Amino acid sequence: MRIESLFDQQTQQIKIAVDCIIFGFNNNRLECLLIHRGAEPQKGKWSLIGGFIGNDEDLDEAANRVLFNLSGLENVYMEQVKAFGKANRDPRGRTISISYTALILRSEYDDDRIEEHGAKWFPVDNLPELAFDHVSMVHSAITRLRRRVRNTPIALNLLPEKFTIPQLQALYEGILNESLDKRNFRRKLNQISAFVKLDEKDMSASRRGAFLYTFDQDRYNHDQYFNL
Amino acid sequence: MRIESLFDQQTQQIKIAVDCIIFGFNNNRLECLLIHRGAEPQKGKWSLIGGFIGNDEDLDEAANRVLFNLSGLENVYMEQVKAFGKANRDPRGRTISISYTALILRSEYDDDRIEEHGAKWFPVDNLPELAFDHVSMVHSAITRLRRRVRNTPIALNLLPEKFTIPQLQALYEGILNESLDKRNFRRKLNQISAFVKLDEKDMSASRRGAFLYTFDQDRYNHDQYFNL
DNA sequence: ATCCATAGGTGTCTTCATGACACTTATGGA
DNA sequence: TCCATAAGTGTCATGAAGACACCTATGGAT
Repeated sequence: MRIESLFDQQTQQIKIAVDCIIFGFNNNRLECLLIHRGAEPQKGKWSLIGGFIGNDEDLDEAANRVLFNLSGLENVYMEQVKAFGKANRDPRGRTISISYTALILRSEYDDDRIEEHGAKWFPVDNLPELAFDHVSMVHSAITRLRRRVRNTPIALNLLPEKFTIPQLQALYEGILNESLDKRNFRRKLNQISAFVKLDEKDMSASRRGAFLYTFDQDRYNHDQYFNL
Repeated sequence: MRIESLFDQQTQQIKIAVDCIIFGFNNNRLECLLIHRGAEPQKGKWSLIGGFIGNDEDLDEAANRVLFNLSGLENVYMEQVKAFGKANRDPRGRTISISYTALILRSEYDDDRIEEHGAKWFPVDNLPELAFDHVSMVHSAITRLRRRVRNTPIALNLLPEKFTIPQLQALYEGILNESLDKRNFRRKLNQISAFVKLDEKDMSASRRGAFLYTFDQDRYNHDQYFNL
C-alpha cells in the first residue's frame, strides 16, 4: 500500500497560513505588533498579523507579502520559526500556520498606516489577551530570538545603520530581559571585527556624546565570529 | 480590505505533508532511513518517508502515523524541524511539507518490515541521490541534531536503556563527525547528575568489559544541566 | 599458570572566556 | 566656573575546555 494513496487532493481540506511575530525596539523595550480583532471569532482579542498562502507563492514570499500589506515595509528581515498544526487550533476550520519572526526598525515605520489597520505595538512582557494559539507563537519566537541573538547579528535589524554601543547594549538588555555589564559588553564587542567605529558622535542621549558604530556585513561574511 | 478575504477555502489548492528524517546509529555511524521511489516522478531516486496530513489530525500525530505505517514503531522520539514551502518544490503539484526528525533505536527495529517497504539505511555522509528538496531537509535535520545534541539528552534515544560510556562517546563522534577525547568526555559526563552508573558490565565489546550506565529522566527534570 | 592483546579507565596543566567590580572623562547647560 | 550625567576604561579571580600518556582488568592462547 502506497502512503500517497491514502489522501488525494479532493479529500484534504486544510488551509495554510503564515503568521508574523513582528518585533520592534522602542523605549528600551522589545515590542510586538498586534492587530485588534473586530470580528468573530475571538472578537476583541488581539492577534498576530497573518494571512493565507497563495497557490503559487513560496512560503517566505507569503510572509513578506502579508507583512507588506499591513505595514508597507519591504526587505524586512524574516526567519521562519515553526509550523503550528493542532487540529483544533482555529475554530473557523482546519488551518496550519507557519510562524515567522520579523525584525523591523521602528523609526522607518509608517505609524499612521499601522493605525489604519487597527494595529498596535505592545511590550512583549505585557501583552494583551491573544487569539487562538498566538501566545505560543509569540513565546517560541521570543525564545528563538533570545537564543540566536547571542551568536548572530540579527538584532542589528532593530537598530538604524549607525548606532552607539549604549544603544546596542540597551537593545540586548531589552531582548534578553536582563542587565549586562557595560565593560564586559564592550570587551566582547571589540572582539567582533565587523563592528567599525566611526569618527562621528551621537549627541542626542548625553552631553558627552557616544561614538557611532556600524556593522560591516562584508567583514562579517569573512569572519563569522559573533558572540555577545 | 481584510487579508482573510483574499483567499477562501475554495481557492487554495495546496497539499500539506510531513516528511520524516529518520536517524539510527549503527556500525558507529549515523544513518538515515530512505525509501526507493518505484514510480514517477523521480523514479529510481530515494526519498524520505512522508505522507499527507489527515483533516482532523494534529501535525505531530501525522508524523507519528506516517512513521508507524512504515516501521511499526510507536512512541518514537520526534521533533519538528521546519516547513518547506517553495512553490515548485514538488512537480506533482503544490505541496508544503513539514519535516520531522525521528530518532530510533536500531536494535528494536523490525528490519524485515523495512525491506517490505523498499526502505534502506544509508550512512548520512554517503547518501544516494534524493528526490525533490529532500537533501536540504536532511541537511537541516542534521544541523539541528548536531546543535541540540550538546545541550540536550536527545541522542540517548539512539541507544538502549543501558549503555556504556564508550558506546555513548562513539555515538557522539558519529553524530558530530569528529573524534572526542575520552578523558574530557568522561569528565563532562560525570558532571551530569542524570547519568547513573550501574553495577553491571557489558562484556560484549572488550575482555575487560565496560560499566553500564543509564539516564535517569527524573533526575534530569530536576537538574537540567546537560553539556557534552 | 603465564603471557598477551585489547579496550576501559584515570589526572594534570595550560589557556581562555566570563563575570564581578569603581573610577575618570567629556560635554552642555545652569 | 561648576555641576550633572552618561560614556568610557582595566584587572583579577574563577571555571570550562582542550591537550596529553599511562595503568588496569580481563579472556583467550600457549
